[in-house]
Amino acid sequence: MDDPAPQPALPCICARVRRTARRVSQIYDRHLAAFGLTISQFGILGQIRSAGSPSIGEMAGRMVMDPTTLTRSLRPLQQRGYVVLAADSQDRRTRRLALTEAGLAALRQARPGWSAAQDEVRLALGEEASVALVARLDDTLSRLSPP
Amino acid sequence: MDDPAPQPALPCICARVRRTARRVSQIYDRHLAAFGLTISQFGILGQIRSAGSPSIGEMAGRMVMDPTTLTRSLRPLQQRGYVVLAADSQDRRTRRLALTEAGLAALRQARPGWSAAQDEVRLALGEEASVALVARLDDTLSRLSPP
DNA sequence: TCGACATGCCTGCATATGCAGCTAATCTCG
DNA sequence: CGAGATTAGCTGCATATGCAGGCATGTCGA
Repeated sequence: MDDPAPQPALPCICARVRRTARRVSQIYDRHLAAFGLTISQFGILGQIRSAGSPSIGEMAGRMVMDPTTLTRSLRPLQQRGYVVLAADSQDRRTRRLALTEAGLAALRQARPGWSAAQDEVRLALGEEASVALVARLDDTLSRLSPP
Repeated sequence: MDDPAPQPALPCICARVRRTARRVSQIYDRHLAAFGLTISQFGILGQIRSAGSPSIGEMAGRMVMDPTTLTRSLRPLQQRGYVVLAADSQDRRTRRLALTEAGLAALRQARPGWSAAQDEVRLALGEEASVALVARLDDTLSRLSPP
């Protein structure tokens, strides 16, 4: 509709990002479904591995998500024995995450699914646009860092 | 970790898009909370208005979301009396959406919240980057259109 | 030492997301 | 007209998302 803002009209940035996230997530989820993981779960497992033994808060910060969201997302992964939480010996408030052998195996087995999804998107976008998209998103995120 | 793919390493596109969507959504939700709407709800109301009396399926297509997601997202808006669904007179399978007066009023009242969020993001990114981001996302979405 | 504040995580609540599978309505074609 | 295919939407299930508020732990100054 009308746009009384002082600047020229610009469509809702949030709607664009969310729509794109939905579409892209659907592609990854479809490829990962055969391995029993969502892209969210695959990402969590990968982050735990690459981060060592992060706390809930550290992980949430890395993944730009609310700690409560991460807490709940971990539940199905714990139930399947992919992830364990243990209180930190120095600070008993902190709970540190760790991958189990089963979690590491699930991550490795699902990697072809992730690759297939990533390739599908890269093929559809083209290499140049793929790189440009990632760069643009990284730049956006860094400029929207928490105040 | 290692990247055995034939192409050069590229981080997970999906993770980037999702993180950005979370961060951006948080900003919009924070500004809209005072008006009792989420950015999702604000977007739905806006789409209904600009689309006339769309069906569930048409709306879902526009918003790049699953029809079932839209069905459930409409529930709280119906309960508050912002939206009504009525069977199409031509095809009784189809249910058409319409804004009520209350829904239109809520949308209008919440617009300053949306503008504040949009301005916050535009200011943080800068005009050039904002326009480039939207263009990049639009391009991405169009290339990932359903097969 | 102990009270005030800060920190890390959790639960309760509400909404968001989509797949599988279902029902109802419509369409197609013999 | 009637059987089968198609279409539109819904419910059950499971996960994803984050805010408010609470509990336990830790820190620091009086």
